[in-house]
Amino acid sequence: MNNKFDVDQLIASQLQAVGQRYTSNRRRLISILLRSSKPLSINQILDMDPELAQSSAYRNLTVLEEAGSIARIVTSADHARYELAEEILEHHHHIICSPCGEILDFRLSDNIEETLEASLQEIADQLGFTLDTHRLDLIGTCTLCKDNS
Amino acid sequence: MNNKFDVDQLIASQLQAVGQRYTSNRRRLISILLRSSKPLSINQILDMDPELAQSSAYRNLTVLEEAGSIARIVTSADHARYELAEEILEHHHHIICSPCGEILDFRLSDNIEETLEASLQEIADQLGFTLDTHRLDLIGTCTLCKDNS
DNA sequence: TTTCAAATGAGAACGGTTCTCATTATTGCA
DNA sequence: TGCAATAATGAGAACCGTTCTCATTTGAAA
Repeated sequence: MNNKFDVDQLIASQLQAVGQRYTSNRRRLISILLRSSKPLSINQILDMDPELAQSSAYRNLTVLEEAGSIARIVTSADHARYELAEEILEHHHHIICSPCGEILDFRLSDNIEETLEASLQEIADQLGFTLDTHRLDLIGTCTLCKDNS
Repeated sequence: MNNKFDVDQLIASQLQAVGQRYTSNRRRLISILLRSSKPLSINQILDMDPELAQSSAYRNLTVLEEAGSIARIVTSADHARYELAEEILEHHHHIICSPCGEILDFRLSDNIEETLEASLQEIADQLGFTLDTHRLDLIGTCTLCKDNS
């Protein structure tokens, strides 16, 4: 899932599956997220494309999230952040700078990830949960914020 | 850290360290969290002690969080949830029911937790982050919500 | 007691997000 | 093509969880 054409195909079908169109505003949002290497806040998204209306951006991000094309990341920071879904980006985790809210992606080595997932599945079974996914966040301070403090 | 007296001692000193008093309202909040086996939303807290004023509860939860006595858990659910800090409850993780927002605590086996932490520390070092903590959440559906759907 | 800073609580204000609704685009169909 | 019919859009209002304000109360220290 690494070229724009494949991604567009996938998202078109994901939207169609929930009865939604792949409109130009939605393409613009996806294009912005595709160009970013990290999750973006609504303000970062609007800054990257000032033609986008805030209300429509929010609505379309919600539609894209419901279609399973993007993921919303909620932290204790002011704004939520958005990125392409794991189906597109592959499974990964987040490292969050608590002073500035910046989020970077990272991946665990395959064998640690697998060991962890087996253990998590077992725990979910014991608690009677049906598991959708898991998320692993590192919380800390990035270089930039460290220097400015 | 399993009897109320020790917990009160610790919290008193945590509050003192940030120049705050361990007042009766703050004791009531701690008492509620101590009695709960899972993180509570503000409404659940107010229901458990109707004498508490909402605004004071919010303010005191913030003070207790700043003192390091409790943790605020933000999810995509409407309300944040609160629980005693890891210094009191010991390090653990959360399993979250996305339909109803309910959160339960769980622990990983020591060796998986240790392997994971070593790996995470390495990743943080590579990205230039100073690590405060990590959090691991399982997202799924609890038995109750499964039955009602 | 007296003093004085800190805590309290009712309600107002804040702000990120969602909703409303009149307008504009798009699709399906003849 | 042209014409409904339906969906998407965007500006601004509304929503609602949380934070702030400020007059009052509490509690610690002496």
